[in-house]
Amino acid sequence: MISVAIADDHQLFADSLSMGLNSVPDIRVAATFKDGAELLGGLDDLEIDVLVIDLEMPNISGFEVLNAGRPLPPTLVVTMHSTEMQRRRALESGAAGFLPKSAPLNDLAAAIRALNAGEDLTESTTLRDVLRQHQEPVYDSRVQALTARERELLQLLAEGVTSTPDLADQLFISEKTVKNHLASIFEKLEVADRAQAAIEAIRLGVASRR
Amino acid sequence: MISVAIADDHQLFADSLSMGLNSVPDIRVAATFKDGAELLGGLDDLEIDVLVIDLEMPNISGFEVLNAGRPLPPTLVVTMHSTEMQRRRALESGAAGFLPKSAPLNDLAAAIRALNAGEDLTESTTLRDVLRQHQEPVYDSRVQALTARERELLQLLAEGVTSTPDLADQLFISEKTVKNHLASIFEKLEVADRAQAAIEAIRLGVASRR
DNA sequence: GAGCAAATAGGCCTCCCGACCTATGGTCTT
DNA sequence: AAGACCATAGGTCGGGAGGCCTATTTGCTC
Repeated sequence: MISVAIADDHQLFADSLSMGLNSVPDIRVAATFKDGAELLGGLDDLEIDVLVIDLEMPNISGFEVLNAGRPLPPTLVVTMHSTEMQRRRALESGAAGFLPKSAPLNDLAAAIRALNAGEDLTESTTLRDVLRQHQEPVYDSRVQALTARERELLQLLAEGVTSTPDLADQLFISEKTVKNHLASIFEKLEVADRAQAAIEAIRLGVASRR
Repeated sequence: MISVAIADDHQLFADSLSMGLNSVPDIRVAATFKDGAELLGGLDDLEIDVLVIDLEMPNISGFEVLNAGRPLPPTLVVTMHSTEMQRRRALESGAAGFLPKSAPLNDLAAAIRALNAGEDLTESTTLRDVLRQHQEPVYDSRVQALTARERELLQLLAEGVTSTPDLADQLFISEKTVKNHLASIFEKLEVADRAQAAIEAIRLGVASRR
């Protein structure tokens, strides 16, 4: 789970981005700040893996945060006015990456994963490649333990197919096999019954996202 | 359920806002567009209750959308550069409301609810009052039918307390009463068992949002 | 080709879940 | 005072859920 902090003076953007990123299985937004001052004040109390900041902010701007001489987590600059000059200035100030607000959410998630993994996003030539390599969410270890078939079953379960006969029908297997898979899922997810399994599946992002 | 469409050229914002609003129980984002042309092209195929648009967009701007002479759903203008002049121009062009991007997400949700209810958001003097009146999400009718006690139980259920004895313990009632409440919940939510009830509770936003 | 994990299937058994009904005290509204 | 709704509690009962074991086939890895 990657812990992220966001600083942006447009609260609608910060709130939404927080919600958006929280709906990504392996990313959690720990805090949002509405200017650089708040950010520098509140950062010490949190364990932040990756920082996402806007450049244009009142009080203390993104540039000033980067140049404050403080040790910061890998910092991704996300900005509206995406010019080459701003990009260069941000990277020179110590930003680990630079994305325009016109980028899709998936790219932001990928960039956060890349920074968390210690990758370098300052080279615009390799940016697209690096992002592509981090498209896939890194699931919780308990989810990783699940087999493909178990995941299929769990997905159906989380969609509301809860009875053994129905699951058997939709997976074209016997009820016995359904129960076997379920037992295995319960053990791996450390839950007691199918209701808890469904809840965990949703929480961990195994269920399909529409 | 209020159906919303978003138009904003900053995809990160549009994607995030979409996620953010979808996590509000009574609002669903049906589509996002990245400029006015896309919006005008795709709007006819959808039943949109409220439109959320940015003013600054390539191709066809927010102003041009409003002035296109088309019948539009109640339209909320959300903008970065919130000046009085822009506000006046937007409202004169037919916008039903105007919010800066520095507003919190709750206010946007409230504004959408207000517009959907036919309220007028053009008067800045009464804006705050109207928003306050629409703070609370309008739950699905099935959720409205639930009693307070049933909701308590459902909340516990959605948090993973699935066994009858555990539920009885935490609610300080007998197992019999738990089963009675559950039966009533099943009927009102039109589900068959506690797994489906938990899933619906999460989907409908009954479970606490942390 | 030996070994291992996964997907499939079955048996058996206990206990809990969900369905259906009755009942009582409390709090409203009419 | 009557009626309606809610929270509470109990009984019964059949079927399904979950625990525990065994077993076969397939496919991958060493």
